[in-house]
Amino acid sequence: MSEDNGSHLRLPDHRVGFITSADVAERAGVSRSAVSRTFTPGASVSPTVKRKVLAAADELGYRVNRLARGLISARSNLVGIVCADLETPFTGRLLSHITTALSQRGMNALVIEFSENEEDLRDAIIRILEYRVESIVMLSGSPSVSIIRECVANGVKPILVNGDTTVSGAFSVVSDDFTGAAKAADRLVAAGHRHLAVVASASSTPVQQRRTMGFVKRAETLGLTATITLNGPVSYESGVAGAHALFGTRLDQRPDGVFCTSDVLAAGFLDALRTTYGLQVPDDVSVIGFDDLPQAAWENYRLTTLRQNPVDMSRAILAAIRNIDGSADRSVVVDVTLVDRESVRA
Amino acid sequence: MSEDNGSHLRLPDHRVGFITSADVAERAGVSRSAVSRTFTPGASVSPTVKRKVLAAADELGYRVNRLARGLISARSNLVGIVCADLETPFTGRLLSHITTALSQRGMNALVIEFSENEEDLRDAIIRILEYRVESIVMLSGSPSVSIIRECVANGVKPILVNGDTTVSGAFSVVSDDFTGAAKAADRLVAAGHRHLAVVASASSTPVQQRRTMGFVKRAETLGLTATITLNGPVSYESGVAGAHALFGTRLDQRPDGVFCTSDVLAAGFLDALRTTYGLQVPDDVSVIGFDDLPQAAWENYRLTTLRQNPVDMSRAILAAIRNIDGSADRSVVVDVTLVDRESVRA
DNA sequence: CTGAAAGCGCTAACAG
DNA sequence: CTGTTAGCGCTTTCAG
Repeated sequence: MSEDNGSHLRLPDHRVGFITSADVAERAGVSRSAVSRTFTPGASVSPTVKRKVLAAADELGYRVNRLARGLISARSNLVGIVCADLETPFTGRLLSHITTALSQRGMNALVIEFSENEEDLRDAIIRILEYRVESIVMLSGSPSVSIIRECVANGVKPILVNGDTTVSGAFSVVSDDFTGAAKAADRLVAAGHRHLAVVASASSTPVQQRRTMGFVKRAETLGLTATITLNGPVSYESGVAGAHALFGTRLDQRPDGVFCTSDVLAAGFLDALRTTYGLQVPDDVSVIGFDDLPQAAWENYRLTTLRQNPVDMSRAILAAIRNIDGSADRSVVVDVTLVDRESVRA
Repeated sequence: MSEDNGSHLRLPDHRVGFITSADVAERAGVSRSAVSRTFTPGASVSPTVKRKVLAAADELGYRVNRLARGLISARSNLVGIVCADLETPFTGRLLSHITTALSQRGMNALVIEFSENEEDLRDAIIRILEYRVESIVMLSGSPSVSIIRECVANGVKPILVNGDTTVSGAFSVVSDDFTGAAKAADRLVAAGHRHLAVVASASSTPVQQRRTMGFVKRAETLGLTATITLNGPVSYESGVAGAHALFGTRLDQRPDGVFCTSDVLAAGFLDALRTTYGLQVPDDVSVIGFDDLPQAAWENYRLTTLRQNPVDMSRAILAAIRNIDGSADRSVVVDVTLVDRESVRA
């Protein structure tokens, strides 16, 4: 509140920088321990001392140094988050939810991005480890076993988000891609479609695989076969490519019910269908996406899609962080819900 | 490389956790200083000692504790990044570039999100300050003078990105919104449009204001008047609302050249134009957006827009971070380029 | 409830 | 080039 009006009561010698607990202690006429206790939730300090300390701290503009606190308590209150593709819509959203949730619990996110190759991931992890993070959340990439071991050796059990669920030594939080994709198949079949196809990315990430297989398997149990087309990264352009792959050739083999493993793919796919092939959605072809990105709700797409639930996911991630000492592997599968819009025939 | 095969040479008593430099020193048969020097770039160690230390460190899985290092050197190598809207496409992209650039310089990003109110921002800043960050980058929100003073008092000069350029006490990195918007006006007028309008968000952020005014002023100097419509937050829906505001009423007052202060706005605007009013772009109306989000390039929009350059921006931000001791305020304005697609009449 | 003292893991200043 | 000696700012026994 009060202005720091130059009356610095002896700043430590030549230093200009931060105010320390010693400064506050001196000003308040108490010991450093008293200051420490005042700022340690649940410590026992008399109201009188507390008040004096708080006043002095306020006047001086004192701020606990978390680095020092972390040094002694071995709790940095830092959580490392590594991801390869911050720009990816869903990753951004998830990160947003996680940082907010972390904040509410007094923790902070140390975010590192890496460029999707093993060596880079390793560097990122190591740097994060140097800050003695409480845990590491991997929002993308499939860390090798050696990297996971490295984390564990350093006392932090990694949390894999939408990663490979079969890896052991790590917590795992995933959306229920498999069931979600199956729902897509059901929906398409219920709408009367028999010529099924899936447009997926060629980057065979665990997510892509689960979604693709979830759809195909379900189609199989319904006695149907689904054509699969794999194109580039998860991008709009790959969706366009998927349309060409499926509709560019023999007219008699065209599918009428298509599942795209991501909304971005679906957007490209849909646009190409209209622009290049003059096809209407859902009149000529029904399309279902995955993720429920903001764009799925846009007028131009009105895409029926499977919604990943970032709120539940971040909740699960935070639960994993708190529970980090639980020695057993733990795997949380978060439900995915079908949101009906207008890209599937009624 | 080597497996940690249980031959721990005396781990500090009862502790199970991290390996310390003392452990390494003992194992390598040297002093702790030697270990420290080995891991300090540019320190003088003999190759022999270095090799021994490295070997021991590797066997033990030693990792420098940055918390402790930061404590003494007063350099945490941490940069705080606060933002309100990680989900916003451009913010995500910018964050991505910044974290990557930071990484390359051995620094790390402490990311905090806040919910756009003053009190929240303040809390975020304070938490970040507790980690003794080297500087604070504000990707959104317009911090009050008191908050900036708070930062400065704690020895970190904040870097405002796309914020209010008139605020003093902070570095400023902004896209050249004003000139960009003027370019939009020029482009529209060159295409023969005389009935100009701008669709902006009602959230009167500095960015929105600069873009709106840049367009209006330029129109004025060209002897034209531009209608302004302000609608909600920067969102797709607000773009739709903008279309209704402009085209829902008197037919004789409809603009034929519209500038949307963001691509998201433009997307909604454009879709509504087609869907609700049966208008063609650019045949009936020309539209220009801002930001050059990925969606602007999508088939369905092919939006002519002003590109914000995240690479140059992050470069400027990093320069500001390094130069943090330069006492004078500094303001960097990053160029914005018009990218021509097909939403403006030829 | 409070202060004194010890020490978290590291680096830096100082002799050798 | 190397080891010894002091702390960085904080928390935490341990006495009182």
